[in-house]
Amino acid sequence: MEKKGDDNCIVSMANSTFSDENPVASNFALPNIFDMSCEGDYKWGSFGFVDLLSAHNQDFGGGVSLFDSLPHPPPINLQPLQQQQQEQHQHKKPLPSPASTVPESSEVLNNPATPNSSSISSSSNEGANNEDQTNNNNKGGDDEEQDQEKTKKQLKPKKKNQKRQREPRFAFMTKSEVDHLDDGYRWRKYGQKAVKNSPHPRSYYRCTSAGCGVKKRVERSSDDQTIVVTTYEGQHIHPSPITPRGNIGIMASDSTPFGATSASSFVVPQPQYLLNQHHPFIYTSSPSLNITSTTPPSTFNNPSFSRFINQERRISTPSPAALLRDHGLLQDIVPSQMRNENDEN
DNA sequence: CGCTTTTGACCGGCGC
DNA sequence: GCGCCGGTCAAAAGCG
Repeated sequence: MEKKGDDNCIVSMANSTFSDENPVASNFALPNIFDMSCEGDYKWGSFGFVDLLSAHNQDFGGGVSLFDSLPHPPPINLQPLQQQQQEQHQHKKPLPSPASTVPESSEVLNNPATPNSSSISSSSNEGANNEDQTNNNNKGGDDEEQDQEKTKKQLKPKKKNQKRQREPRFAFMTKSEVDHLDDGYRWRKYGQKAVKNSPHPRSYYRCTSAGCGVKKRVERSSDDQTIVVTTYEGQHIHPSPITPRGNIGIMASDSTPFGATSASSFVVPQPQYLLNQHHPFIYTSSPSLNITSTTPPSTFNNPSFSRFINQERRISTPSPAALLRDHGLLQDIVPSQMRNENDEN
């Protein structure tokens, strides 16, 4: 089954040598990490990251999270983009024209959480919380049907003619023995599904904080069982219950409870506005961490993500080829075309 | 006892 | 319309 709309324009990872003395600078200077194309004929050529480095490196030395220093996406630009993506999504047919620069993709390309200015924040979180109640109230159950209803799972009827809105998502891969990584937030597992072509199930987690609809999916690569693909959806509306924001991030502190080793690589979806601006982000916080990020910078303001990275940065870097062979969630992240190209190489 | 995990069933989206 | 699949629900079980 062809994956619908989760494709994204990423992914390659940098395996580079780093300098312990100046990890940030050395890592941000990585050239030519991306060399791939996306659906919609959007080409990613070779990028130099010196500009990025010069723009943000200044902030990395003061105990501030790397991600805190990143620019925020211009929301005004997101609106038309998201509408465009929505329209394409609703038409279901991918645009055949190569002239389109908008990949069919996109949830991962980060549909903003707020399609309309009137539906902002957690209240619009795809009904994971409040909407459940209202929908249940709208059920209007007949008594005679209630017995049958009870035999079934009383699931919420989703509003028809209302496309489910996805939160912006970002994913990254880590090499870890631990499936569910402690990122500073409390998560409750609400589901687990077998992944096609993979012996490893996919787990679904939800943030336990009231009103916070952030979700997280965790699965392992089918080919490399040591690789964990973690996908976050949404943004927390509260600070990390474990670590206050500002003292976390990917600075050199080494408080992770996990005894991982070596480096870790993260592959994060590329938002369209970044694609259009030809500003891919490659974040590397330490000599051992490569973050190949294509996610909106706002994502990296997420303490959860920062903490996660801080925690995982000692994990060894898997080969890009191995990562790209994944058949599970990776399909959400990497366009099939891209995967094929990668396999051929 | 309260919270979390497990797990089978269900729903909606999508391709054919 | 049908079937597959991803995502979610919620009761039951597990755990501290």
